[in-house]
Amino acid sequence: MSTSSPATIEDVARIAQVSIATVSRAIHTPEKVANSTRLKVNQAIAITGYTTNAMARSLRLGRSNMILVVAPDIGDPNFSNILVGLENEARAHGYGILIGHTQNDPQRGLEYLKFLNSNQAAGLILFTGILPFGHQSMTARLPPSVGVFEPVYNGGIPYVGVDDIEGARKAVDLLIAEGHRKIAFIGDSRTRLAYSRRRQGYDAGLDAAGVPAGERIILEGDGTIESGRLALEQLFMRDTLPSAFMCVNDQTAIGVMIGLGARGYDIPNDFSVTGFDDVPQASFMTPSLTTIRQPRTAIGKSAMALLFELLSDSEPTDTEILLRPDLIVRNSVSAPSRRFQKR
Amino acid sequence: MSTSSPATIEDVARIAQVSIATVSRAIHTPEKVANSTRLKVNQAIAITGYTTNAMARSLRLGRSNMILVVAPDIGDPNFSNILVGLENEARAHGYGILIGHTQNDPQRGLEYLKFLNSNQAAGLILFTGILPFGHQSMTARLPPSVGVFEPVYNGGIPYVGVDDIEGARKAVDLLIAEGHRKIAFIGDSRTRLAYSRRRQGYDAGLDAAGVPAGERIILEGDGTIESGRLALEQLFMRDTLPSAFMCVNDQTAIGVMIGLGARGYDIPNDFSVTGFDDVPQASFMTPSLTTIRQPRTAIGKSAMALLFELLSDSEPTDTEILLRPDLIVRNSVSAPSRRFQKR
DNA sequence: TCCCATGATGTAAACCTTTACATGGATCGT
DNA sequence: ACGATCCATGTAAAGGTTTACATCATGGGA
Repeated sequence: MSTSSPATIEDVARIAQVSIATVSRAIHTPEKVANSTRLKVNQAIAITGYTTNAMARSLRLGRSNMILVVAPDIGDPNFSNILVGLENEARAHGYGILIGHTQNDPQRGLEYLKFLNSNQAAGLILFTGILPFGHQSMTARLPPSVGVFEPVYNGGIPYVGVDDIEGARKAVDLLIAEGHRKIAFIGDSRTRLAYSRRRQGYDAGLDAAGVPAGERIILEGDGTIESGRLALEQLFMRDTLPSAFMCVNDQTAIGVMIGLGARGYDIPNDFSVTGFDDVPQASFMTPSLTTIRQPRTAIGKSAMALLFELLSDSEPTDTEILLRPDLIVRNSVSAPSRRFQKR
Repeated sequence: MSTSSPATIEDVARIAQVSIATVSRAIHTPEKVANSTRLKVNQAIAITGYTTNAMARSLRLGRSNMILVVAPDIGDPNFSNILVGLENEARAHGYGILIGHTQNDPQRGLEYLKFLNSNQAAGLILFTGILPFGHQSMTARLPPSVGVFEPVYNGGIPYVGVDDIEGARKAVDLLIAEGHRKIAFIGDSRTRLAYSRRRQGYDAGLDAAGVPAGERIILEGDGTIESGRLALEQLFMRDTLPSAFMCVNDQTAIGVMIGLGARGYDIPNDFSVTGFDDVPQASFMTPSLTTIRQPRTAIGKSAMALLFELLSDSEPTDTEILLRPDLIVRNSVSAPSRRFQKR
């Protein structure tokens, strides 16, 4: 029971008085073994406390039971909950997950590519829009892979995320419904493909509301708090201010809120603000931030499930799975201030 | 280069015109192989793009190059940054990290115990005060293990964290310096050992300031936002209110702040509040929360470094490594209100 | 000049599993 | 009653690596 080294299949075979082949079959293909034998084997397993040595198994099978999850930044507040979904689903399939952290350093990415090349992982989950393997990204032969949270540029890799267009549409529709027409979009068309889609949702909403393109205010940021504040400063230097700020993500929105607060404005009475993502901070801002929630755990679960579909070789059903985003109404949105209403 | 299956050590040997043993030596013990040979081998490696198959290596060596990190809740805001430190340090040693998520479910813990028993992980990092392996925890033979973030009850497992006593002392000293004497401690003596230590720091600080034990106000919570609010309500039902709330962690402090806000009080003018941990929300509260920072990335790095010391069999130098906590002064603390000063 | 120590390399076993193939007994149909 | 078929099980090879041991050449000391 508590011997010095873990029991092997041979120990089980000896006790059950069968061959190791039979033990292996009793475990993995029980229907191929007689009932009485299976019973003996199971008892022997219980006695020895046998667990199959995953390394030997992987070596023999030529594939491991690990899924590599690569993210540029593990510390990203969006990451941890997706990880929960990924882990749960993986474990349900008997797989473990391995964490890779590239910090956008191609050198580090390359090390994970080696990992993959030596068959250490059966599949790959990518938390980044660009393959993180530097110049080898083009030629790299990858195991079955799924992008999560944002589409992967390099093509051919299925993706699970939120419907960004619909989410943005929900935000803009709320603002329209409150009576806003001059809605600034503080976006980021460069770093993430998902962000361009949010812009599309914004445009679609204003199209539907009949706000001509000429009246739209578009600013470029890079999705950080600082860039939100900067974009705000730019706006104040122009003559036309919007009544509402629709931000490409919560970080940007937080920057805008900080900037407005510093200038002495009141949210939502002077200006309305919306974000996107529903990061944990969003509910702790003053006022709390109205935003679009990413169903993070569900995204992770769904992405991992898709990966297992790919692994089992059944044709992938969908190349893109978009989950429904939820509008989370809090306190950063109200009707436009009088200044705008009398216009 | 881009052949159908990954190159093996045999491919390298053939090209370098040496035996596979020599290749293995050239890689792992280069000093045992002639310079000229080493050169040939390295060239062959470059040509084939060989990466050593970690599964075969692990099988042969009887130990893997993976470290299992088990946490009850991966989503914990404290977790992700520690993970960054853990991952960086592990990778520097050529190890990968594997994530285990127990959700306090012994059944799940048991599955990870199997993992360990089948030698799938060379070491274990525990993010929880109790071994998560259910009733088998007592007898489980574990690989070298290190507790992180909070001490592991079951003993014998070294621990890396912050100096909770010193951290709490810094918070209480700040409050004393501001002129507070009636300082309530909202604690949690049950769920985490670390929390009891914070209580010790509180007592030590008040001892030093000459505040008699009889004047101290101690409440029990469980470290959640809700429990902070509840504790506050209890206090308001008594006749003596403190001038400051020292909370065992940020979550509790946030609960207290919300409760005080709901009752119409102003922080810090009416009451001062301190937290512990410096979770991301702390800086976004209104007012921002004065707290004690856990150097999370450093803790992770240090814990993993200690684990490698254990792995390399050199006697563990320290059974407990305590990092220095930093006082982060923000806006939730000021001198006591006049009500208390005129006492 | 011969022997031995030394250093470099090769041979082969071992790590633990899975599975193609072989074996042997039982069952069934004729 | 005999051959064919099927089912349960065993035998052995293979997967890629590391390393103890064997081998062989080289050079130095006597």
